[in-house]
Amino acid sequence: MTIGTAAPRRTRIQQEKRELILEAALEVFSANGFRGSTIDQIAEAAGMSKPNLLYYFRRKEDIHETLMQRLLDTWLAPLRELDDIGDPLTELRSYIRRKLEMARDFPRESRLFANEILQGAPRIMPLLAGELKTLVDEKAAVIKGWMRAGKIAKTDPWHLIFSIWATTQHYADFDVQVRAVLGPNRGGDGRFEDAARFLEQLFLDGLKPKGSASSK
Amino acid sequence: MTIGTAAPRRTRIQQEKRELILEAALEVFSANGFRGSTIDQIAEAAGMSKPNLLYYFRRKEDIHETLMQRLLDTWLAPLRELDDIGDPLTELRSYIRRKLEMARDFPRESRLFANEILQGAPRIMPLLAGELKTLVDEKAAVIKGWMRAGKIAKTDPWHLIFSIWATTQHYADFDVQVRAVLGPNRGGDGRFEDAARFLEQLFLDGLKPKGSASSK
DNA sequence: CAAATTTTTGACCGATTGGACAAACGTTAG
DNA sequence: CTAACGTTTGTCCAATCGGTCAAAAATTTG
Repeated sequence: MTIGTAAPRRTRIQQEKRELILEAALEVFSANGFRGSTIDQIAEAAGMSKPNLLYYFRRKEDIHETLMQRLLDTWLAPLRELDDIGDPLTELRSYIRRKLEMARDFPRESRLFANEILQGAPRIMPLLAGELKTLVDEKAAVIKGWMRAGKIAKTDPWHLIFSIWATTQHYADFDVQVRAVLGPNRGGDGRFEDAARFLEQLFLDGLKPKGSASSK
Repeated sequence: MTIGTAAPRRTRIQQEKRELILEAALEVFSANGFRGSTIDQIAEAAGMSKPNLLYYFRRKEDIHETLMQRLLDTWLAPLRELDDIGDPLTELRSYIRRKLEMARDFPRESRLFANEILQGAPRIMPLLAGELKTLVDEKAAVIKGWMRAGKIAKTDPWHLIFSIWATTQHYADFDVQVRAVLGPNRGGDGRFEDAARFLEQLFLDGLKPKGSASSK
């Protein structure tokens, strides 16, 4: 992809230790934010001393940057899979489901991004205006095609994507609030199934009563 | 309300300076989070020296705590206004509109809360499980009544509220991302009107095409 | 005016931070 | 064994942090 960034040669130990550090850093950064996290915390979570950690990543920012670059790919994978083949409504429904599953299975990754964006995305702004915008514009065009073909209701594709991001990631980023409000009973493990059912209904039929609801 | 917390007597200057500090702190905290903000930053934003600021608020946490208590009332005002009188669909639509207006007009307040929740809400957890849960449960009961009466579609009221929070606050909390993706043209001042139109359609009719769409 | 009180500030402190560095340790190859 | 190389750590440092304190400055009170 990027030219000029020669991939450095690494020993087997370096590979493993770097992975260990990144895993620990994900845990710490996602819980405390970048400035709220210390190298010592990450080192302890990785089971090594601070100077040893700094032997593998020379600066705190390097860890964060590496994490972000890797995560962006994982995070956008569901959107990349949104394809023009297949039934549009089914395609959107499975996109929503997959995003919700990611919020459930990778909440740390979600919070890491949320933290970064919340504080103005100082470290990944170029990625947002570049890679991300390109991808979204591309998928928005696909969705627009579906609308023109009368397969789904006509509306703003960009804001549609935003609303899917917002509603699904909410269950990762605002997890403590969701659980506090739902209480011990409804806030247990079943909350993601409840959310999935609700979101499917919301995005397909909205809130209007009866009318000519569920087809097929 | 709370007994035992005697309201301290304050001079006119103390009132004004405390307001000045809280305004500055809102700016700084919302942009950098609690741990990412320094007393010096807040003091400079308030136009005073650090010791002078600490004369009005003895600890950094006191500023944050005072901010949070005040903001929670403002922030939940739209939900409090959700009433059983009037047409349910109209009531919900105006709630969504008001929440979106708050995201537009008070983005710093939104980000302040988002920052706090993201990091596990260590300082306001009691408020979430107490005051907030009570309010949401109460309004969920109102919405449930509408569903039983066939006024709106049957679905989960709690997750409905979550989805309204998520979609509207997204435009404050993830503002930089929204603007980066929409670009200079669509990301300008008109983005909130676009969002309002989209959200109204989403929550009322969903994405299913044609069918028996907009009534009235 | 002068005394009392409130407000403001410069200087300072201990703790924590990100990071540097040389020495020690471990491993492998000859 | 020993030289070379990769890995690990104890120690240290300058910068920054939240917060203290005494004294100066401003304001209010009599």
